[in-house]
Order: sequence, then structure tokens, then C-alpha cells
Amino acid sequence: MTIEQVHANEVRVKIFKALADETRLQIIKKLYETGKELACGEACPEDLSSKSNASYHFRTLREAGLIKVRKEAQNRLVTLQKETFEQYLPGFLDTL
Amino acid sequence: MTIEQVHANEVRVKIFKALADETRLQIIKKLYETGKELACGEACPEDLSSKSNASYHFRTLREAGLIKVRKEAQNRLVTLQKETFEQYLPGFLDTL
DNA sequence: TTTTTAGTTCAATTGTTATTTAACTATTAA
DNA sequence: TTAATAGTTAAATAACAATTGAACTAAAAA
Repeated sequence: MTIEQVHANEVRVKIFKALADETRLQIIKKLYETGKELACGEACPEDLSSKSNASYHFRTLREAGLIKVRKEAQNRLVTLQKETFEQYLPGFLDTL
Repeated sequence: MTIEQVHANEVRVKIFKALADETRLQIIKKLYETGKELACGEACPEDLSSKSNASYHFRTLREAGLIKVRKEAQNRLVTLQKETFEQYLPGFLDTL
């Protein structure tokens, strides 16, 4: 295995870990279905235990390159990072 | 969310957990590239710590529906379960 | 200027997954 | 029949991820 292949596998592991969770899958699904930027509070499931837990899930998704977050006023606006899905999981979003 | 959607998400979580590991990704890759049935011992990376650890990884992949295992003589022969990839991760195998 | 909204960060705890070791089964070879 | 091969299972431990609670920041509203 080349160094690039090793790196690609590390990226894949990070992506799969990020997606291996109900809450985070629901966030991805909502972002995909609405198709627009959402505030963290809008993007995450109703039943979420706490703000800090939500924040943890968004960080996990961001660090895996699956979402982009930008600050606007008191909100953080979240969108899907589609290039990552296209590169590593083409076709996946359409199965949701 | 309907009951079917809940079930589909449970399946996805199981699949992503199974793929969120270097060793198991390497197994999947080798099975995909060789394109044929392999014995467990052939399919898993050289550097694997122990038989029992290998066995654990194959069980994880099998329980996620990603591989099929059949017994022949003293070997267990392993193949990819392509239908699962097609249904939940179409296009993924070609990115490997 | 105080309070509310919308979130982040850190440390502690809880919960889950991966690895190890030892004992086991089934098949084949000596 | 004994030993070797190819793996499984179970229990213990080690490593890692998720949740909680408290204290924090920055912007907006009262």
C-alpha cells in the first residue's frame, strides 16, 4: 500500500465513524432533504439531550469533512459538503 | 419517520460501524480486488495480531451483511455480499 | 445594561468496541 | 491415533466514543 492509500483509508475510517450514529445520520438526512443551509438547532433531531451533545455531533461531522459550518450572527449555519460524499460515497445520499 | 425508515437507519449504523475500521476496510478491499472467494486467513492483513481477533472482524462484517461465509473442509470461505453494498452504498466499492 | 438565544469547551462519567489469552471444535496429514 | 491446520467462543482488559453538567463566548433583544 502506498502512503496515499493509507491516507485515503484513514479518511474513510473517519467518515464511516461519523456516519455510524443515528443522530448524525438524521442530521445528514435532514440537510440533504431540505437542500439548504440550516442552523444547528434546526438540523438536529428534536429529542437531542443537550446543546453540548449536539455540538459534539456537529463537530464529529465537520471533522470528517461531511458538513461545512459558517457563523452568522448568533447562529452557526450548516450545509452538506457534497464533494466528500461524491468522492468517498457516491450515490449514498440518494439512498436516504 | 416510519418503522421501515427506523429499521433502515439501524442497518446503516451497523454497516458504517463495520466499515469504520482499518482492518475491515482492508479485508473488503482485498475481497473486491481479487473478486473471488478467499479463506479467512487469505483475506485478512498479514499483520493481524491473532486468529481470534481476525475471527471477530469477520463476524462483525458478516453481521452487518457485508460478507457471506461458507464452510468448506477446514476453511471458512468468504465473499463480498454485493447486494448490501448496492442497496446501501452504491458506487462505494469502485472508490476503493 | 441585563437577559435571552445559540452555541462552544472542558472534565468527568458512562457505555461500547477492540484486543488478548486460553480453551475449544472440526478437518486433514503423519 | 496423534499432531497440525484453520478457525470459533468466552471472559477479561484496554482503548475509545458518547453523554452529562458546569462554566464560558458572542450577538441580539428587552
